[in-house]
Amino acid sequence: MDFNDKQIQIIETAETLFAERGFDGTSVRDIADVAGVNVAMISYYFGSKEKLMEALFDLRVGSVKSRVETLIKDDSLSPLEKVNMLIDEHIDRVMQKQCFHKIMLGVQVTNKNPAILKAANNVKISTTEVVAEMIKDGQKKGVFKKKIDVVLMMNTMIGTVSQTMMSQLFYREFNNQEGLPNEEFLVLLKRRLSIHIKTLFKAILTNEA
Amino acid sequence: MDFNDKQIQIIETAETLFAERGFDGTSVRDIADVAGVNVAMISYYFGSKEKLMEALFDLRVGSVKSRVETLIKDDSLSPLEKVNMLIDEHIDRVMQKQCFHKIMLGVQVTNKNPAILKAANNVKISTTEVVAEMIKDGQKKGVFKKKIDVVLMMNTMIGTVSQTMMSQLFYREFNNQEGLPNEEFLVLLKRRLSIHIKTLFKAILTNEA
Amino acid sequence: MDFNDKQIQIIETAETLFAERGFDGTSVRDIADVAGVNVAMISYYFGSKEKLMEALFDLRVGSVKSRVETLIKDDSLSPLEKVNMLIDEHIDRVMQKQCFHKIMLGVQVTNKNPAILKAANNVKISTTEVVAEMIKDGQKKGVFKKKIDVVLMMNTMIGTVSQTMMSQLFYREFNNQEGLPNEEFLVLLKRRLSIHIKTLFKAILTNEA
Amino acid sequence: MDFNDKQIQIIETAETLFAERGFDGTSVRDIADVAGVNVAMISYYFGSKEKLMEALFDLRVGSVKSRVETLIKDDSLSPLEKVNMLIDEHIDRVMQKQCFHKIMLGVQVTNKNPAILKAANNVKISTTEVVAEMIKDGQKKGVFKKKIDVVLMMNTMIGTVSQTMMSQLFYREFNNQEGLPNEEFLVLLKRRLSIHIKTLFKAILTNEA
DNA sequence: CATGAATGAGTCTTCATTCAT
DNA sequence: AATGAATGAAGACTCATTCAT
Repeated sequence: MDFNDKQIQIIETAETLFAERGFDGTSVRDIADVAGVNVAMISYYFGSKEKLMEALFDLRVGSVKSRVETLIKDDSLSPLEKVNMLIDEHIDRVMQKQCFHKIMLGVQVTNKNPAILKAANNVKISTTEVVAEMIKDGQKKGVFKKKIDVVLMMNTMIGTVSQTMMSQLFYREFNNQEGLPNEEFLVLLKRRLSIHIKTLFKAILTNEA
Repeated sequence: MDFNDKQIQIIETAETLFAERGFDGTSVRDIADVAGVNVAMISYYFGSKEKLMEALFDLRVGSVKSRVETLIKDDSLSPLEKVNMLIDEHIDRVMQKQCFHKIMLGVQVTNKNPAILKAANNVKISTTEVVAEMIKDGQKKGVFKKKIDVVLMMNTMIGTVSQTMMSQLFYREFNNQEGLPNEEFLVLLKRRLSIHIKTLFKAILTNEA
Repeated sequence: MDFNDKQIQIIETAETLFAERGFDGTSVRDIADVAGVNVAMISYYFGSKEKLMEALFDLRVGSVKSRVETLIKDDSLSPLEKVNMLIDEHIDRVMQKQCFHKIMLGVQVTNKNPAILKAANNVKISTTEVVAEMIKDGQKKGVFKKKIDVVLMMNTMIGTVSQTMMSQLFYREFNNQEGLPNEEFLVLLKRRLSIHIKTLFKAILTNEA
Repeated sequence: MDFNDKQIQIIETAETLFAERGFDGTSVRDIADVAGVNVAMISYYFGSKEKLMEALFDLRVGSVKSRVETLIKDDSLSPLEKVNMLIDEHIDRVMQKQCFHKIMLGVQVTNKNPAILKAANNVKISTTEVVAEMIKDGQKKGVFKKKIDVVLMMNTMIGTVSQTMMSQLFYREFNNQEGLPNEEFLVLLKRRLSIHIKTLFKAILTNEA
């Protein structure tokens, strides 16, 4: 689980290429060439292309679960504040690791990499369970509605962010923001996305207008 | 654009396999074997694997735009009714063509198949434009809010449906519906998804509680 | 089981090379180069290097069992005549297919190619059973001794021929026959080997001096 | 010619693996792993895989020639007794070093390792010469026949033992001795093999019935 | 003295595509 | 119009060996 510099270099190169071309669309030679290392080194360090993918997953996923869990336990926050923080946390994570996120989408689409698919599912399951608990808490406190479909709610958050991330260029074109520097655009997009999802969640979670 | 029986047979086999294993994860020999045709026939009919993918796209996409456009022009419907119909239409289309939808997701994820990516984007652009017009109409009529981010709204619809479709099994597990026959489950899921998105859209479009 | 010309060409090339360098010591590229065909053709025709080996086995082994069986059923021959014919038959077969014989020795030595090893064993088993029957018949007729270890007897025949075949050069050197043309030498060797083994067998089978 | 403990450990591991999988079927990494040493150590100690094989040969062959020679010079034994001792010596050596024997068979089969093949031949040559002398002595003393093909005789001994060793399992099956513990079976097999070959040799060497 | 890190050459196999028929 | 035969290029991976430490 702890990789040396050269391993991390390979993993990060693989991350970029897998995101750009897909797992099957990327050859180990591609990765080796871009990373500036010998082809044999990938097998040497990771055993196989598949295992390299798993290493990438291990490196990137690591702390997700625990961060969500600690968030939930914070008693100084109201249920809605917690939900809003969950949203921002998710947006941040996806935006910061766009490549990795694209790869995970790809994993979900194809049935390949079963080991990773399973691991990714486990992350989703535990996250959803924690969120469900959080919502139950809000319901107990009377601030959330009675009937809430947690999975669909999560799907909306995850799906909206994914979709937005994948079609950034289109968002830019459609809203005539092509002049804006990318950095600024991303900040803007993040803010809007955050507000958008929070609005949606408020509507399905609370009784307020 | 008009394919003979054998061509359609090949395209539909390709659709299933591309959805299951991804474009790069599927070999033309796989397709030929499953479709029960000669390997050379794929090159013969479509020129290349890439072109076969484009043919699949042409066959499946065809009528989307026109259906949305006619929907919009129907003066007997209120703006909100139109939006709701748009939602149901989208859910139906995705659910009916799950395989194709998965493939399109894959196309968006990887940068491969630029021709198709462009075509898919065109569909999204024109659909969004039509929807934007529809919303403007609603705003003119005073039933919709002033400030509406159409693209994010569309992303929510598309993203929620995609995400839900991709993780059906998880939805089933989490809601303890494993005993339900698949057909019944899909009907249930569709109804819930429809209500869910309509609720979301109502919240961001109208001023009603 | 019936191969076309090109397949036979490949099989025979493989036979020579496997015999010269061993199975693992021969690359498919070697075979393809020597046979003057494309490397891919070996996988194309046989599926794999392993399967090529099996094809070689099928091609060469084919009729062994049946020939021995028909020999045994010939009522015009005395038991000892049958044994002698068996010896000559074996010597002829090994000498004619020296390469194949070397390969089979290699298969027995290493535990690789389990499928072929099993098939080869089956040939040995059924041959031994037939010979055992033949010997029982000789015993019933009173021309053979009571106590005969059929397996050791067969091992002597097979082992002596193998050993002689593998060390032909040494035989030649030791007996100062280096001047003899190879063809003539082989005829001589065969004759001597035949007499040698027949003498041995007579000693363990019969009571004659 | 004198190896330290670690070298012997490597050599003996190589012996086992070469016997099991053949020279080309065994990688230096396999050897290193099983021997519990570093991969580089094999090149470091022996220079190459090939040279390791030669070291194995040197370690195992060493004393063969001398033992046969001293046997021959023992004047207290009759020629036939000497031959019989030669047989038992050979059986013992092969049975005790089955692995090494298998490897030597493999070396004879393939043309690889020319250095070893030559060395192995030298052993055979000198042994045969010594035996030939011994037989000449027996002929002089009038106890052996005039015309004896020493090489074929040696081939019978070597070949029968090899063949029997390689197909132990078959011998066991065919003679319904599967229940017997392996140790006991080997003792039995050795005794029978000894008697078998002595009988054969007596028949070709002497005039007795 | 001994070894972990590294690699170029090589392994077998699969690929999409072509072409003569 | 349709296809069996064929292939060059590329795929992932393993090899024995080297070298700085």
